[in-house]
Amino acid sequence: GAAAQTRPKRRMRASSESTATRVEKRWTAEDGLIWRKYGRKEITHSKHPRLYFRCSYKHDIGCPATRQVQQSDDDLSLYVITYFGDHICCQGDGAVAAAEREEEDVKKQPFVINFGSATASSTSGSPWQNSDGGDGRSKISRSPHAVCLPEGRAELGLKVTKVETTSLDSQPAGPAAADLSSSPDVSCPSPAWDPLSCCLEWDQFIESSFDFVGEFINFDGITLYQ
DNA sequence: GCTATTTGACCCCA
DNA sequence: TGGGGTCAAATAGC
Repeated sequence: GAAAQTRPKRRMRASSESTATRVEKRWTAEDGLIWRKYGRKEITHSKHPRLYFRCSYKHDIGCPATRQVQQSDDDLSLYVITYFGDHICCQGDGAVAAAEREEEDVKKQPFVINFGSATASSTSGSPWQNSDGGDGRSKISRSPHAVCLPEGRAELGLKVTKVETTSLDSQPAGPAAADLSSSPDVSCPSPAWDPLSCCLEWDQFIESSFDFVGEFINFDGITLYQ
């Protein structure tokens, strides 16, 4: 309609990124990060639609991270998740930038998940420590917190069957692939974990997450983001 | 009333 | 030209 007249001529495409991280998970698409669903697409030659998520902080700090979730045709309990971009909202500088941009007291800085560095935004003590404020976010009132994980330990209550770091330029995901089928099978911790919806009640997440401290799947040797 | 989700349309790229 | 990725209005839920 008329809205088309105001749309920009160009759009960013995640596929233009040089690398992507492919993860196959069972049962749920949840990974502890705060994603916002922005699209759904029926894919040719696929029985199931592909869902598109972007970081909930995209509009706050311009975090470019996106992911695609698609249910496997062969194994209905398997979800293929491909991550694009890097979470600047979770990195040290990104967290600082976020705090600055929001002009919030640094003490109210939200807990953010760290997908690639242990130097993230935890302001004190344990990376699991929650901030008391809780209302530090204005736009994401229902999801005021994420969690900060140690490097390479980003899976929560999931059985991860495979993680691949893929260079879209040339490599179809070969040497970097790692079979993690021997990882602990910590199945869906609660009904709050809903496949594809990527919605998680924070209270239940707290309970579940702390149950798994020390039980996270070890991704040592796997580079989730290059 | 605010925020997230849904879904059709638009646009880019092979 | 068609498939796939993203936008944004409409809608639903809290």
